[in-house]
Amino acid sequence: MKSNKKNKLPISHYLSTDVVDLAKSFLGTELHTRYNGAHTAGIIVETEAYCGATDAACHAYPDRRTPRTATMYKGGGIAYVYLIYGMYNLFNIVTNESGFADAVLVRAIEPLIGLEEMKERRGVNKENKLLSGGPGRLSQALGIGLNDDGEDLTGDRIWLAPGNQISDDAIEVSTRIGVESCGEDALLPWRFHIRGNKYVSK
DNA sequence: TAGGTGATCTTG
DNA sequence: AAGATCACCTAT
Repeated sequence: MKSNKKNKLPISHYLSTDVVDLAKSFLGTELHTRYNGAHTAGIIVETEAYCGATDAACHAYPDRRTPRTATMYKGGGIAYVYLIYGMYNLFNIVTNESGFADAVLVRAIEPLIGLEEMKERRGVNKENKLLSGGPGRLSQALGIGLNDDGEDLTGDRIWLAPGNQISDDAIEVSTRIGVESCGEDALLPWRFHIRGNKYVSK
């Protein structure tokens, strides 16, 4: 299959300084992977914004530079993938210019391409949220692993493609999941999902 | 609802 | 060097 750059979001799309607005705008966008010829993809239906400079829930707050967070400080348009609870790889989209540690966590996708491959990777046989709803689940379904940390999102392993624009009245806004220990920043309305979509994690 | 799992970061 | 923590998921 020929690579088709025209259908990939350009780097410029990731460089906005407003990670919250970007997180919302990624709803409806397609997330693709291709490993060893296996092409899988889904529509992003749930995201969360993380902002290194001001947000206590972000791994890079407050301007914390460690081996792990180094990826987030690079320029937007690459993947930030990390291991959580010893078992799950969480996939994030790095945004903003180099030097700013902003990222969007992708929390759920609606399967689009390669459903049999995704089911096999997940060890399930139904098309419901157990297949790709939840950040650990979607990474497993798409085959995303720690080797993808820092991967260029305009390349041929992982990429985003424009999908349907989601209108504001179809988007639900809420607080982020699993950040209760982060004080008042846990209350920020930085989680976005497509209302009523059956793959949304909660 | 409880427990698994291991890298990461702090020294609680 | 050791221990707490962790942007979660699965099976009871």
